[in-house]
Order: sequence, then C-alpha cells, then structure tokens
Amino acid sequence: MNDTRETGRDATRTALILAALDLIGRHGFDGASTRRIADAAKANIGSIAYHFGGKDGLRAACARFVVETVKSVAGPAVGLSEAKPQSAAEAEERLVHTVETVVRFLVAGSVAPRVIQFVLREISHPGPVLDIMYAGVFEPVHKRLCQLWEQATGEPAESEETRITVFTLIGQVVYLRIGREAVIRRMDWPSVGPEEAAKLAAIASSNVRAVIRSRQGAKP
Amino acid sequence: MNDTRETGRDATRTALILAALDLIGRHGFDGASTRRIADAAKANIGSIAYHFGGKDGLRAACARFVVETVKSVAGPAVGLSEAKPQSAAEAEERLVHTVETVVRFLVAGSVAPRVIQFVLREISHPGPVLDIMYAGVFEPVHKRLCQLWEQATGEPAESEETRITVFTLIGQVVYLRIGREAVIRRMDWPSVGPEEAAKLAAIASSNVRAVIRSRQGAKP
DNA sequence: GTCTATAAACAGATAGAC
DNA sequence: GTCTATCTGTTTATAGAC
Repeated sequence: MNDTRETGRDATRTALILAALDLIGRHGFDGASTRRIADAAKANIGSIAYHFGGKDGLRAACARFVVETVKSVAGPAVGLSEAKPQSAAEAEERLVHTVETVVRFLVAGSVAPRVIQFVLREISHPGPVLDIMYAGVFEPVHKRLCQLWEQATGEPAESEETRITVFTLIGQVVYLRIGREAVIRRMDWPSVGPEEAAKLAAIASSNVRAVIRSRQGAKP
Repeated sequence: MNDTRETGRDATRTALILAALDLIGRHGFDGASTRRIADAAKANIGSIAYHFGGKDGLRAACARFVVETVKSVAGPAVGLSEAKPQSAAEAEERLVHTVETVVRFLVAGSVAPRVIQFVLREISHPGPVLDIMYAGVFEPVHKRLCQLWEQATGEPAESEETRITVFTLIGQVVYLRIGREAVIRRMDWPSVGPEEAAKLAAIASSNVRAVIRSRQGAKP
C-alpha cells in the first residue's frame, strides 16, 4: 500500500520547504536557524541534511518551489502558453489584466505571502537562488510582457526602451509590496486587504494605460 | 587642543556605522557579525558595546545616519525647504527632476550604495529602524511629492488617488535598484553606470509625464 | 577610552541508535 | 527514514587590564 498521503517522505520535504520559506522570508537566510525551521515543520534537525544535504540545499529547494508557485499565477495571467493577442487593444487588455492580477497576488495574496517575502529577500544578491528564479520566472515573464508591449504600442519588443519600460511597469507594482509598511502608514490603512488591493490595482492599471497611450502617440 | 579630526571618539563611531551599513546591507542584520563589522572599521569588538550599547544600538545609529544622508540628497531635489512652484508646468519639471535625481542616486550612486542596500533590507519588517526612517524620510518626502502632484495635475494632494499614484511613481524607480541583478541580466549590461542610469532615468521621466498628462486630461 | 580574554548561548553538520 | 547526542566553530556580551 503506497502511502502518499499526509505522512511520509514528500510530506516532510514539503513541510520543511514551507517552513523555510516562511522563516527565511521573515528573518533572512542567516536569521533563520535550521533548528527553528525543523521545529516549525514538526520535523527533526537531521532531516534537513537527509532530504536536502544541508541548509544551502534547502534554500535551493525553496527557490525551485517558488518558481513553480509563481509560474502557476503569473503564467496564466500573462498568457504564457496561449496564442498571441490579435489586436493592439487586446494586447493592452492583457497587459492591464496581468498588472491587476499581480497586484492582488502581491499585496493581498493569502496563498503565498511567504513566497513573496522569500523572493524579495533573495532577489538582491546574486547566487544560485537568483539563477534559479531568474531563469524560471523573471526572464520568461519579462519577455512575454515585452511581446505584449510591442503589440500594444508598436515599439519593438526587444528594444532597450521596451525592456526598460516593462521593468518600470513591474516596479511600480512590486514596490507596493516591498514598501508595504510605508504604504500602510501613509494610507492610514489597518492592513492591505482585497478592498485596498482593488484601489492599488486601479491606479496601477491607469498608469499602464497612460504610458501606452503616450507611446502610441509618439509614433503614430 | 580639541582633536576632532581623523582620530578620536567621533572617528570610531563613524567608522563603525559605515562598516555596519555596508555589512548589514550585504548580508542582512543577522548575517553581519559584530566581529566583522569591528574588523572592517578597524576598531575592536568592545567598542560597539561602548559606543552604541550593543548590536541593536548600532543598527539604530545606522538608521539615523541613513535619514541624514537621504535627506541631504532627496531634500534639495524635491525642494523640501523651498517655496512651492508657481505653475503646473513648474511643478511637473520639479517632479521629473526629482525622479531623475533619485534614479541616478539609486542605480549609479557611488556615494552611498551601502545606504541603499541597508534601507532595502530594513524596510520590509516593522521595528524601531523602520520607525526612524519612515518619520525621517519617507513621510516628509512623500507628502512633498503629493503637493507637487496637486500643482501639476489639479488632483487634491491628500486624496487616496494621489497618495497611491505617488507610491507607484516612486516604485518604478526603486525597483530598478532592488531588481538590479535582474535588470543587468535582461539588459545584457555589464553593470549599471552613468550611461545606463541616464537611459533608465529617461524612461522613468517619460512615464511620469505620461501619467500627469492622462490625469490632466481626465478633469480639464 | 581602548583593547583583550572569557563566558554562555547557539549555529550547522554528522555519526549512530532505532 | 526518523530522531537524538555530540562535535566544532562562531555568536554577542561583558569583566577587567591598560
């Protein structure tokens, strides 16, 4: 009888990854001790060495988990595996839809706040973790957004201008999560729930449309 | 004869703060040991306890140092102590100028890359350090930008819409620093120097103008 | 004030019992 | 596979010499 349910090998692995994601996201890699991670996962310290070879192996496993999670959210939103939109208007709608989906995921996502915190911690400094996340998520999503941008504005997808512009569009959204504490204080919000996320998404989309409009006007 | 020059009390304090800023920025608070900080500052471990009461005291001192540094850059750029601009066009120029100054400071600033890294590390989680930086820098600068926004677009400075919009304008710029490694890879740049910073600043300013334009059109 | 020696706690890795 | 005991190194804080 194969026991692939709650207990067993995979359950321990997953529990360790989720606990590590949470604690590394909250306290940083050095601040999250293997003992606390094991405790949170209700596993023993030795299991980290057994399953991942050590603390660094667990970190890499977290990165791969993040790639899968983000792919499952950003992939469909950006239409990674769908056909290209046929018109400029359609491409614009797809861009706006992506931005709104990402805002909601970022600022009010109950699914994976730990995933986000982990990424924000690990994204700054180069290393194996960044390599995994860049190749698995950042590059494919960014490239796709550049294609959509080309269809929406007529600017070449791989031009320097387009690539930078897409970074700024992502940035305005990501910062809402990074600066979360500042946003909450300045907006005088108790926290950021679905209602607040909707307001943030509305402004972000409006900005995207404004920039598209200005670029369309530049070379009509 | 008062010796306020290179050696003495203040020199040790400053050296410790700069070293802590650098190492905490690079490895996080937990990842930066007091030993390495003291070594980098060419001071002894005991001096941290003597001058700052302990590692936490040094962290707070870093935050205060950051506030002073950022004020000296962002303050003049945003015109914190100057009179309000007289026209919408003037306010728009001031906003664009601020964005360009901040981009240059962020992505190519040779003065204080350590300051930036420290802020990005500490900004996520609430605590005494965030309190110091929010009250000292974030709030005053954000409020000033909201005022400029009102003058440039006619939208009320303290409306929810304006406050959020200003966050998105800051965000597109700040992300260029946070996602630095991703930007470098995707742009295929060896690093981000003055030339690259100019390109980034140009796009960011163009975005700001586009959003202003769209808001002006909304309520003419 | 500056520096050194040391204490007490904690880190990650590992060997071996079950 | 899971868990415990232990090893080795490192952490912050501190007491005391100079």
